[in-house]
Amino acid sequence: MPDRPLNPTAASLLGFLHYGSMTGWDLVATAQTVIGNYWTLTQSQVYRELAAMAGSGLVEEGERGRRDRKPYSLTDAGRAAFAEWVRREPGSETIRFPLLLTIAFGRHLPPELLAEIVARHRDAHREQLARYEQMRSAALGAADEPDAHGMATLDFGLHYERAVLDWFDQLPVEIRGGEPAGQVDSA
Amino acid sequence: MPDRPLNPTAASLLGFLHYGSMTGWDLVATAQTVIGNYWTLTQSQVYRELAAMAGSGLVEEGERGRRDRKPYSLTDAGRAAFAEWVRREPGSETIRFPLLLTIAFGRHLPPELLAEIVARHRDAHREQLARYEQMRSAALGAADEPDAHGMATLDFGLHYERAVLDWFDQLPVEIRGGEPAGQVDSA
DNA sequence: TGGTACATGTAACATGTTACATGATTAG
DNA sequence: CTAATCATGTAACATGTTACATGTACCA
Repeated sequence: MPDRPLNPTAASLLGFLHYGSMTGWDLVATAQTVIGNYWTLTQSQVYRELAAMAGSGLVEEGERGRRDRKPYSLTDAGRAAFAEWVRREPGSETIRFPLLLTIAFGRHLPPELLAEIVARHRDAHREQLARYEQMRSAALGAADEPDAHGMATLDFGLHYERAVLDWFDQLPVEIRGGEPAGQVDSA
Repeated sequence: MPDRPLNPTAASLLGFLHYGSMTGWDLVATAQTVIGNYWTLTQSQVYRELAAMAGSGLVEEGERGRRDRKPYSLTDAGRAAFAEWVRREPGSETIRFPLLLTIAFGRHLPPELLAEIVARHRDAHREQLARYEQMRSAALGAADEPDAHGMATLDFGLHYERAVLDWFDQLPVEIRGGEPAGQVDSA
């Protein structure tokens, strides 16, 4: 019955539908907040996957609601396909990090420009770390018993961002550049 | 002249061609060893990009060599396109980590199975860390003055893998599972 | 009543993946 | 002479991205 093994994006949608029927719009929002830190997906993709899964019987369209909302719900086949998917051996992660390409080809750049770029990215990661830390406090504060699975994936983000910052901070001067003049630390 | 802005994969090929003319085959090998840890590409893709870039004048085909080898070399346009590309602001990284999806949906799995999967992935990361450490010693031992850019990207891999292992080690028992019976640490 | 957020969807294309077909050269 | 490796390439399809078109409902 399953045309082809589910892809992780489609499978995730099925996963979210276990909480109840949802529209494409809701699924995009849910996915971006829940798994968005380590799995990207776009609106287009969600609508496409939903249409495809409706075609192969993994989900069912409900009646249109308020603003033309079109809720989808799991079918038994969808539940089964998800159960099978979640048991499979997950593939290994892919990381595509354009900044590392820029650094790898850094000899073709004026050092100051490379240093600027690196500094900007470092800042972005500092901000991301702050966001994760805030999410973590929020999660711990909100529920009396925080969800272990959600916490584990969030902790991955924290470990990752801390590692990235450590890495930025140990880059040699050739790459990080020196202090940007007027902006010196108290040390 | 540049049809569309270069994609990072194509740009990397141009980057490698700065060292001299190379065939698709060579480029695949070079790319996989030099940037393969944070940028994936396949053979098919390389041949496709080369053909496209030959069409738009960024590279030039040379004469067929020994085993029908078809060397490509940079043109001035290619050099210019690369120079422009490398100066651009690199996009932020994308990480797609299927294991985290499995954990996020872990409530749908028997805990022992989840623990097994997690353990297998932890092992794989331990091995990857070992490989990186070996590469690092090799790089430091080989040249009297190791390349700062190559070392920086390698160090990213080291930081990343260490962080991932730390993360694995602090996962709660619900996810990591208990000790696998006969396999207890001396502590 | 007009702007913003909600909501679905299509189109077009870029990129990534897998599998296969073909042949040359080399090493044993 | 035969298996392994080198080397190019195509085909087919899956997935990802961007841009756009359309209309609804809420709220200030």
